[in-house]
Amino acid sequence: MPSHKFDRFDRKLLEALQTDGRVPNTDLAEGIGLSPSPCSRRVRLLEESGVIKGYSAILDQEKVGLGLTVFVDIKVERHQEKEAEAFCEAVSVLPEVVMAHLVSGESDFLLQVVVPDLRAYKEFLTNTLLKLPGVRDIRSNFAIQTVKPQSPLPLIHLPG
Amino acid sequence: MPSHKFDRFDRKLLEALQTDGRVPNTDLAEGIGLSPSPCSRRVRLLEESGVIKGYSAILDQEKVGLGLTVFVDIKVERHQEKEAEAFCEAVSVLPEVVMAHLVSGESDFLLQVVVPDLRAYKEFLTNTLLKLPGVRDIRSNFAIQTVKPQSPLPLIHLPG
DNA sequence: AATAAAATTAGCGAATAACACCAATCTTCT
DNA sequence: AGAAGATTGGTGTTATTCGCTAATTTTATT
Repeated sequence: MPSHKFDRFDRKLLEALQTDGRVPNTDLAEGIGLSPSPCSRRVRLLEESGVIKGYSAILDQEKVGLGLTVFVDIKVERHQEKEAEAFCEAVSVLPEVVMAHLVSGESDFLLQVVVPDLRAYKEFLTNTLLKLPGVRDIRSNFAIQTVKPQSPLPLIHLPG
Repeated sequence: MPSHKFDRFDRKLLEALQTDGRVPNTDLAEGIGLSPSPCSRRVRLLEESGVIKGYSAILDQEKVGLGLTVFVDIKVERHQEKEAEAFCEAVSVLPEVVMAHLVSGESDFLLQVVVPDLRAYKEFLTNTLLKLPGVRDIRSNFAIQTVKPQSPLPLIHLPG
């Protein structure tokens, strides 16, 4: 299923870049046991093929004033193609929604919502979420404690 | 609650670095309307104060062969301090668990698990999750479609 | 209370150092 | 023999540091 053949260098490289997306190419090369030129070529190829989608700064949620994370279960009206798509589109655009999936199980959609506090969530829920097209039921599960923050993907099955 | 006073420069800066964590300082500076030196100083301060926790490459989950995302609801035995901590510790260490929260609502914990396929999940569930200390009940919700991938934090309430 | 001096803060611009990138050639491993 | 890495050298870009200046706040003194 991987649309790319990876070897041990790619694997090490991707792991290193997930851990520190800003590591200089020279350091990265040394870290994975390669000289700078082929290392930088590999990175470029991985970027061009879309394996590396981009780079991002990881922020401390608390310290930027976003103290509340809510996992929102949403049930929608029996999905008609169009309605479902409209719902997805509407959800994708909301900045407070930092992740959204169509899921199996009790609910239809699972959203991860990040806001400053409970007051802000109340407002977001009533003014935005409840007004989304086709919503039938919403259940809010509040994050009480972060056991493990968003972490690198497990590249365990790759070679190397 | 923000442990830092942000102005409009910081806000623009954090937004830019969330969107492209590898943008050169000169470009970043121009983008936020500042000259390179104060821009790089601000970035450094934000890093040192922990507001910026780090940088990471964003990978294409499919293309690295991780086609399956599962949201796992876990109920545990009536938490004793020790047991709860043991559970959290055990969960944090698992590479397949890319996010974990203690939550309100039906279940106690919500885990985001990433694996290559259903076969791998079955193995992970039976060999690892079900053997975690104090687990009472596990419900697996499979991601059928990614509506919105993990996205930048909404810095809407910051000044500027 | 008002003014002046001092300290703090933050931005700018120039110089130096680090790094990335590219091309060409040589080497190694299969 | 071919594919991929190492090495070298040159070039342009980028980062970092320094001293300087402007604006604001604080403190001291009259």
